[in-house]
Amino acid sequence: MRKKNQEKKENIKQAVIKLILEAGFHGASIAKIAREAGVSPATVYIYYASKDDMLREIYEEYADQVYFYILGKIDQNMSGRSLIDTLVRSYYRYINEEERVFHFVEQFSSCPSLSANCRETEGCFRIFQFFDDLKEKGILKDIDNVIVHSILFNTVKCIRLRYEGEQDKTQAALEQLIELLVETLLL
Amino acid sequence: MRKKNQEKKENIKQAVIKLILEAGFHGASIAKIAREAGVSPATVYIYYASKDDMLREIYEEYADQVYFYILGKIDQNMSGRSLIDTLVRSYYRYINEEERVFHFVEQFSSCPSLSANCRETEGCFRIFQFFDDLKEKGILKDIDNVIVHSILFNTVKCIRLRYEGEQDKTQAALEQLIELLVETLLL
Amino acid sequence: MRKKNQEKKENIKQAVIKLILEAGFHGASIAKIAREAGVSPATVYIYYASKDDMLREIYEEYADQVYFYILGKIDQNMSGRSLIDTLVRSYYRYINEEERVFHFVEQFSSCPSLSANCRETEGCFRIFQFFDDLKEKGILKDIDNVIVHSILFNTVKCIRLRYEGEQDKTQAALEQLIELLVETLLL
Amino acid sequence: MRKKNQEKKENIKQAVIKLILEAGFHGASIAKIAREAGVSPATVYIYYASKDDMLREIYEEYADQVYFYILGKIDQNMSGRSLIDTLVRSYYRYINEEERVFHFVEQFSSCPSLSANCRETEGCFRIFQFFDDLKEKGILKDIDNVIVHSILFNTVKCIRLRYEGEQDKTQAALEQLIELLVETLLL
DNA sequence: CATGAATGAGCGTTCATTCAT
DNA sequence: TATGAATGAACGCTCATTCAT
Repeated sequence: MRKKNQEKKENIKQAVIKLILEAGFHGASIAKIAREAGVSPATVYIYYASKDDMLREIYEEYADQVYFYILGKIDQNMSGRSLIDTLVRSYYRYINEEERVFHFVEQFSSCPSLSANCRETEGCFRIFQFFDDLKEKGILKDIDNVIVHSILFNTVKCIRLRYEGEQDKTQAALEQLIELLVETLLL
Repeated sequence: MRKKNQEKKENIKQAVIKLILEAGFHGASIAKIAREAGVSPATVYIYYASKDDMLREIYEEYADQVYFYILGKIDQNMSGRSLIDTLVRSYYRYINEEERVFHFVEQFSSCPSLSANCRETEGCFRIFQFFDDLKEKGILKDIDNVIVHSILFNTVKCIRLRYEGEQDKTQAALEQLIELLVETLLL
Repeated sequence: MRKKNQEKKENIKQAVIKLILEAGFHGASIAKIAREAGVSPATVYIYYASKDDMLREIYEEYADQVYFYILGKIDQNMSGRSLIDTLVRSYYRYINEEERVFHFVEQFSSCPSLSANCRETEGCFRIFQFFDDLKEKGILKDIDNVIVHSILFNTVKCIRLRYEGEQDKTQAALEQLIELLVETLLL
Repeated sequence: MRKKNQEKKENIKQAVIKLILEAGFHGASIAKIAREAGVSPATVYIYYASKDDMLREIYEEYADQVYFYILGKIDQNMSGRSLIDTLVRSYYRYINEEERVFHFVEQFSSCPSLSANCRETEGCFRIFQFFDDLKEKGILKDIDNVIVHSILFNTVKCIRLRYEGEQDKTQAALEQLIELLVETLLL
């Protein structure tokens, strides 16, 4: 017998992410995904039970990634300002480096009929824990994690989307944002 | 007959919004939309050139709505604090009152392959103008509008989605948010 | 709007019967049926809700036909012998004249997973009533209708299938059968 | 190892029969058969050249079985009445005992596109020979074997199918049938 | 011998759209 | 204007079969 070829599965994942980025969920049919991945449509069903399962599994795999990426950049001894700076800039860097994955996750999570059945992500839990630690250490003000999270990351996301390609504007906005967050969030 | 026509078109719009809320874009086929709206599939093509056109047109009509709603609640003589309070609470109220429209717009705008071809919305332009006015009047700090917008509204949206149904938590978070924004945004 | 074209529906029915006769249920796919009927696959679904529905509906339409055909040949004043002769020979004639329909019905009814959901046929009810009448009139012995039915018709069917094409053998067997049934069934 | 092979082949056969009984030919794909039999799809092709071959081979193996079963119940010294009684009742018993096999054979043989290529069964030949013997011995009337066969067995089959589960009706019908056949078939 | 992976072709069905009235 | 009929293309998925081990 042949071993399951994990390269094939990876090709399928990348094909899904690429096609959804280019043409939305609507443009990512099994046939197109298979063609892009260089496999037969039937092969997709060796690795995933259904298209929904496939999308969910891929989503759950990547939904966390950004948070682990960010937390990996954090150093225990960082000052408050450094922390804010790192959180903001590494989030921004992640969007740039993993653009396709980022957009896939965004689209997926904004579609209730898709993400409804997905388990709450581990990564989000971790970042909230991280916020709680900072509060205990007297670095972060006692603000609802949902607010902290949105102010930190959604804002970066908006800047990145609005000023796409405009390096100067983006950098200026990020710097202003960091300054603002330092004053707002830190004790 | 002018009346009847517009009634049919309105039925189609509402059908689109309802179906997309219930089942996502995937669940909103022309046939289903027509059935829901009580018209023939062919009738849809009297009012819209294609499905893409239809979605775009409906999106562009509603994408603005939230901003006009909010701006309608603003009074010229409000203090800075009142302004923040009103902006936050009326945005929250809009989500509740126009849940279906809100979700439709959200889903649509998070899908690049759909919203890419849509014109920049009038409403967003107006709210940015409004921010500029406040800055001129010395009420608002000189912060990038993209940041102001995101901090004000995305945060409310996140609170609303996270604490869905939990009235107490939602209200507490909104109050904390207002307090935080007053300090952060106002001069 | 266009009127539903009953000719198309008839073409579909005939295509189903033809294909199933030639290649069994296995060989009668929607695509082949549509091609044979000169319509688009999608058109089939205008006339039938699903393939199962289609087969069932066509079956229910034709399952009765043989009985109405036979009963149409019966005359009230016939003697017992004439009745047997007519029943046997008209059943045989029906198989020959409506060979395709006959085989379709046979195949369908012998497949439990298909015919399980079909309503008991009107035609079979009528023929049983006819047997009851003959018993009341003192023409037919008091034998279970299921037995009468099987002895009369299944036997003809077996003769026809076994001696296919062999006219002499078939006719001889039918005559012998009639003689035998006259003695066995009549008072 | 000879033993193991045959065990696998037997598992496959039983799986085919089970699945066809439960869901018809349509529900018996190679994948499902293999799963049910506890082997790999590829293994099926070690024992059979193709799916059609497999079905035909299994059919040919079991098509005879009922006749050998019946003939095994016959005793040389039986009276005419005993013979009829035994033939009818053992056919009925076979249907009950080997329900799955019986239905498989029934379905298969009623589908011309499947059974067309099957060789005439040995078992049927034997039973016809048996009838011929009885005629020579002056027990059975000189009636066409096709007629004898149908009257004897198809009738039992119809009774069994019609009165499924209704023990009293079934037994009464069988007794009436035996009485009728004694008069009709015996000299 | 036996396997699970792999496949192109085909399945039943629905799609967005157009046709004829 | 408005319709239900009609369609070719595409959908997600399963098929019988073969491949590589």
